Amino acid sequence: MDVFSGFHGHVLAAVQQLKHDGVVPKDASVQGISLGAPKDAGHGDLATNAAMVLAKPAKLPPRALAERIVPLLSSDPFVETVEIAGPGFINLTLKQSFWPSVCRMVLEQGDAFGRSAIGKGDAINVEYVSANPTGPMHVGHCRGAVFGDALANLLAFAGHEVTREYYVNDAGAQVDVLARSAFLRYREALGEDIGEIPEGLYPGDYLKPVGQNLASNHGRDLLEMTEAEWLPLVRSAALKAMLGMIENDLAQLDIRHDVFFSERSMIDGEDEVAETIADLKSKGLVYEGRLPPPKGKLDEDWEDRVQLLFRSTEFGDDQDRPLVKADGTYTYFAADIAYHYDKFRRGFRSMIDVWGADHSGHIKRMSAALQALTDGLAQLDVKICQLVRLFRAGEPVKMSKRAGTFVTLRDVVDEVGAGPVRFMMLYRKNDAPLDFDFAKVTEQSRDNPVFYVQYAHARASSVQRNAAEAFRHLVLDREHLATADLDRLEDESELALMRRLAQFPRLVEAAAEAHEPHRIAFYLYDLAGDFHGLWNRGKDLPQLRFIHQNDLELTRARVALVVATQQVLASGLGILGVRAVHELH
RNA sequence: GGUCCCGUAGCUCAACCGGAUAGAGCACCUGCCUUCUAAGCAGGGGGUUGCAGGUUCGAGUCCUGCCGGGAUCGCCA
Repeated sequence: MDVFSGFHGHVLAAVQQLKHDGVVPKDASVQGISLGAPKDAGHGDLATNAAMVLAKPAKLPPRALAERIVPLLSSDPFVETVEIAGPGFINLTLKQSFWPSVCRMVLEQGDAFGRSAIGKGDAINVEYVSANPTGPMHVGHCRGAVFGDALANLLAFAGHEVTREYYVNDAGAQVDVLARSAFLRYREALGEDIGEIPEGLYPGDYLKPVGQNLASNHGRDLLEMTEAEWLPLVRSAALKAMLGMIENDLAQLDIRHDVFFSERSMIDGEDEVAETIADLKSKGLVYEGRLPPPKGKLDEDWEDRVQLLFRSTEFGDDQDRPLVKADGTYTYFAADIAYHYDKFRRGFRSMIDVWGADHSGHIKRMSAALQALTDGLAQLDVKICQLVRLFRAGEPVKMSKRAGTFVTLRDVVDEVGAGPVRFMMLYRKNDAPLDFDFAKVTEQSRDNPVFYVQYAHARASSVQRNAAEAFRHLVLDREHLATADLDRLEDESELALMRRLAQFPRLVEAAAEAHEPHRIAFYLYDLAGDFHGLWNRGKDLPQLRFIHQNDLELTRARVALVVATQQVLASGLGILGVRAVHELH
């Protein structure tokens, strides 16, 4: 619930009145009319562009039209002044008494403050991580994992019914490689000297326990079988172990999925992929044809052949895309189409995929295929997370899978903690590259936003502890503090803080609609800044301190503001999936 | 060569479906510790938003073309 929605309603009502009076044509669109806090506080508390948007249809200069709107807005009991400024903005300055009412609203609503109904309970599917189940999560998976999880939180906070999903690529060639690698460890567990792991197999030690399990469950039986016989057994055991490991890794970051969707499940039994391709074929979007060789890089293995192609060029792709590989199995793309179609048939009209930058080329064709299959009923938004570059005290961290020097997700979490990792991953737009410096993330200064925001939350706890000590009978419950005389909060720093709190609900909605959780992180940083600023003004001006030994009512009002601020900090951190702390060390 | 992403202060980055004088942090300069946590606060300098056009009341944001960086282009997923 946006605390300003009432004012927005008044603006629209004023426009309606002008339509009724014949000043504005009845069919003029009110779509572009916005009402929000201007960047510059000097322009008042709220500004609307209504006069500029309607100037053209009304055939009046913006400022002249504004003259007609102003008197209609002045009647609001919370509006102090209405002014016309610049090219035709209408600026509202609210009565000072409005802001304490926002603070009271935060206290009364608690963690419901800022929640929104814009999602209308619509089912939305967020697919993220979906790393190949062939080993532990490495640091490269971190960003997408955190981003997807925070986005899911944000959408839930904004009133969507969110399903968190992981697509398990358990049908491709790489899981057969996994099985062969595990089989080698099985032989090792039986006492055989396997020597160096051959090129092309997974060398990691994490497969040793899988081999040991196979040995204790099957003894030497698997050795008697042909590869065609043991491979499905070993593959399924290895997959189960890998997925367990991945779930554990994700749990380190407080990430849990609702659904693990198996690619293989689509082709076991009924072939869902074939059905999907048939559907596309019936729409005339699949044909047998040839592709030109890839440009830019020389490929020795290239051979021209006829293959089954999806007509993605009809949707703006630069090339049609193959659905079946040379060996007759489906391409990743074909399976992915079927998978998204499956989501649609499970009732999702809104889907979000979180992909790494290396998948960006697939967006257009995937959207195209889904659009074709669902006749445009399903919406897919693909969020691309750019690369994370690791640094240690300014020096890039070099990683090599082969040399075993790649940094796992667990390494990072162990070193800096889940909260800081999550916050830093979100303190950047998803489509911009991100530098992650271990030294900076663990540093405790304003330069480190994680610390800065956590510090504000901890400080709020500290103030409450001190207040409780100063006043034995002070009740710190939110409900009780909401009854404090909040009109005594009248210093400019206090008003600034309350204005910031008032922005939260609107910010949540904007971030949710844009699918941009990073906005929450930046907001929290600003909010923390306002709070630290107020706290420190108490150093120069003792009358601004939160606790006044001889004035219980003033203390209650100030502490109420502290608690309200802490509530919003906690809500925002909750969306980011970062645990709020009450003390820093 | 095609497609996608990025280009904003010396550095790292923001900027709410196009809004007013483009904002933070770091670094630099000036103040503030017998004080509710100075791990902080207040203030100052610093900009042709890569370049050139276009759309309109209004463009960092949308469109076109260039320049620069990254990703990607059947038999990995």
